[in-house]
Amino acid sequence: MNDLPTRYNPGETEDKWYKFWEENSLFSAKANPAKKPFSIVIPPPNVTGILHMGHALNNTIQDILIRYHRMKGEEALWMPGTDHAGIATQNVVEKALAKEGLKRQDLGREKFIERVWQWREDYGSTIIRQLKKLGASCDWQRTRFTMDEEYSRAVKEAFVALWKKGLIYQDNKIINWCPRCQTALSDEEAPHRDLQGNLYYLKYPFKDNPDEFVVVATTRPETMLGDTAVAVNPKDKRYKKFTGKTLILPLIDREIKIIADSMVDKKFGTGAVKVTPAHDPNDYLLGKKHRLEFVNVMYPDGRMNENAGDYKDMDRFEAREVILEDLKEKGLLEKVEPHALSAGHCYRCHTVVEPYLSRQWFVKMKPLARPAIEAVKKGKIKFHPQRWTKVYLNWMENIQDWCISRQIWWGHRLPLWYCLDCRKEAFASVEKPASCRVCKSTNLKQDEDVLDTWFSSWLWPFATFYWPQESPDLKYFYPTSVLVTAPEIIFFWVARMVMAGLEFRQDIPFKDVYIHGTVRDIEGKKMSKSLGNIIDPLDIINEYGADALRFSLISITAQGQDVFLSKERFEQGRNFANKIWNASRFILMNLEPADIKVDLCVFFKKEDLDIINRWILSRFYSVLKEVYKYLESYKFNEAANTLYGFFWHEFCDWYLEIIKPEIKNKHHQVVMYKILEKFLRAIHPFMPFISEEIWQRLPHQGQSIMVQPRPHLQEDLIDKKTEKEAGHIFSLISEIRNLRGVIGFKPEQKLKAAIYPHTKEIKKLLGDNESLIMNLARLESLEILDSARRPAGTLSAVIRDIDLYLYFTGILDAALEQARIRDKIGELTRFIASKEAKLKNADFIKRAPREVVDKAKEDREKISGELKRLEKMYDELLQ
RNA sequence: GGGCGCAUGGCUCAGCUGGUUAGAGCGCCACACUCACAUUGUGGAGAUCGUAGGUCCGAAUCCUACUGCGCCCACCA
Repeated sequence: MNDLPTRYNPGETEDKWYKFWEENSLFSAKANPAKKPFSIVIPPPNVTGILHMGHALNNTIQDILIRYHRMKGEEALWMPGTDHAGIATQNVVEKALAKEGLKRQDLGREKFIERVWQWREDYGSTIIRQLKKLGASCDWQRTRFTMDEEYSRAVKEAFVALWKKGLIYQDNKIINWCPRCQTALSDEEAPHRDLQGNLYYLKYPFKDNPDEFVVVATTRPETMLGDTAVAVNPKDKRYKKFTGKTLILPLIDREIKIIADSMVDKKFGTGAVKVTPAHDPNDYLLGKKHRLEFVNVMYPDGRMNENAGDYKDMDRFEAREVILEDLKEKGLLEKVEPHALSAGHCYRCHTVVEPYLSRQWFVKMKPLARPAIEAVKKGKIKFHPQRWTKVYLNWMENIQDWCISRQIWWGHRLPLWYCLDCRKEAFASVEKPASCRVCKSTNLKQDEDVLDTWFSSWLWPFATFYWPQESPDLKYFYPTSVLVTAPEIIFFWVARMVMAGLEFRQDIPFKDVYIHGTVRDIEGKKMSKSLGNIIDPLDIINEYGADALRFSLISITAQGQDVFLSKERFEQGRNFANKIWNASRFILMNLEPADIKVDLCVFFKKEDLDIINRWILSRFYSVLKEVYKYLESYKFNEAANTLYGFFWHEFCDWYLEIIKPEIKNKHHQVVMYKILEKFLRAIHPFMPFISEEIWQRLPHQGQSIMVQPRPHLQEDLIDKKTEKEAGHIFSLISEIRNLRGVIGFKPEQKLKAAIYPHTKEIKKLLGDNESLIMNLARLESLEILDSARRPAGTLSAVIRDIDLYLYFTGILDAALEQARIRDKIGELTRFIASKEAKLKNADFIKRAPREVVDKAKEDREKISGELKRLEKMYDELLQ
């Protein structure tokens, strides 16, 4: 036992135990009707992903839940996998190609896809390896990938099912277009970010009077090349007379009409707005309504096209500058004002997206949203914290149709087929059809586009169980128990999974949704590579250990609040692991294995134990009760901190210190062993590695701590009276230590003390525990007085029902001692006064609950007693 | 424009359905390495709980307004 180093070394133990768990298939779960299922599907990280703090937090929470429920005796399945992440992965591979001087077009679609698979082969399991470092107890044999063959099948089935219901349609409308990724995006994929831009006032001359102008204001002057009207509000007196007149669009010399529409805000800009139906969602609506021409002036890559006249081939932002120059030269730029605006940005490459007129495929969402709203409103699905319910419902109730086609190569191709002979409409089919349904031609072609990645992710909770097959696992583990994720993907994923589950499985995908906070740096900024404020979880694991990382993260993650991190925060977890290590080391060094009956659950009659053993058992089970309560209500930080406080400050600081001199006592032996062993099981979900390492060194039964039952809650051992009595003893010891400091006594100098207990019970309690007190307070002698009189040459204090005197052997600074007691008197006086004031208030007596009034009275009596004794001490001091 | 979150000791935060002598970790001060741990121990200092009102016998805790910070949503050209 002495071979244990004085410092816990996580590096050595973590890999060893992870391998052990994996090799013994301890993570695997099977449909088992005898047990209650508990299942979580992992939010599949991108195959391109590398573990960041957000993952670390997200997966630690899931692992705690899984390990806890596994120990609770449920069949706990954590379903792992990765997401093919269409755009993100394609970008990564394209970047790699670029280093070879190649574009994806150089390879062609097939070869490019091969390259992506190759890339995935080489790097795709990075994040899985990292999750293992973290201790994640996923059932890895089940690992799924959203591009697996069976999974692709599920995606196609889902698509065809929606198609058959008429929920999928094609339309030519304004969508979010990323000119860099060159694909359409859904609204969710193009979040708005604030920009500081300008409002440019452009002068458009009248056709019949080129010296007169209508001035329009715009933030995107380059789109003027696509203007096909100018709109004003019909109630706007300034423009009434111009409605119907023709203007000449500068630079392009197109004739455009002034139209009237109530959509126009009279107060904004000049009240006249340029209308670009192909480049702005509002203008698109106006264009439809007023039958305007749709002029697209950009290529898909964001350069200006042949409709842009002389500006052809210029990048959109370059064209903006040149156009402004040209207008200025012609005297058609009236003014420029700074203007804050917001614009959509591609969530993958952060390029400003272009509202772009294009033909895309959409899913009608209203019919899918209806049951998804119901399920949450009826409480079948609950959000934790609750406030996210509103966010979810608000989005669902205002849902827009979902643009699902992407113009990239990596992903699930739309299972849509076109006949190249008769050229009738597309039709959907899971397999390639043998022939055209209309003309029987076999000359068929599949749609070139791929589906939005989220169109496959939304099937995750059941497609991972091989849906549409009705597998036994699907029946057993679906609906899953809880989904753990971050707020930013409620819309992307959570909401859509609910819709998919209800649509395709007629059942909710999960019962609880736990939304945790965002991990930020110490200044509150989101961690990101570009800001350079990343704390790499793997660095922390290497330096402090996975348990330290996990514990530190959890202990500061209050329900759903954002987490502010600096590297120092992880010292807490490291120190705690070290504390557990050393306490265990101490116990192992002193344990008499002969005294330990591992299988004995009830090991003593409570009445046979002394107060200290009864106390620590009571505390342990009180704490355990709370911890279970917190875990069941997703208060992981509370659970972790409760265990921390108990182990460090009660078990180590008090219990182990107290039993140290008599450590070979059989009761102590058994109690300290039992508590350590049970504590390890309780902390295991939080700190899986160190708990296993120590547990294996302790006398134990079973293969691994991770498959042991959680400690049984022995409520009969919770004993508040004992806790209170022990509290008296500890307060007395603390006060003696305090006074020792006051008189500047060195710890090695032994003190003489005298006490006068005011009740028989206390007298007995103190008498019974004399040696304990003398030991911890480092006393030479402890005299129990039979009258409440200050012995000569002493300092004094009142601790509840005890008067305490410390013999002082130097020159006592009387003034100091008087001041100390006077301060204390002041404190008690204020306390009594506040209770007094309450009790004098007739309304308080009348309206407050009985217990509260009684408590106030009791407190007043108790503290008044203490005050009187203190005052007497003070008087005696003066004599 | 709408919605949400947060303001508690020097720092980072707990404090659940209102009744606590307002807690923790880090930091700080003093003392202590013969005794499992200096990634330690003991003791201590330090908070009128953002501001102003209100409800209530009673508010850090509920309500309203305001201020500051952060986030989300939105077709403000």
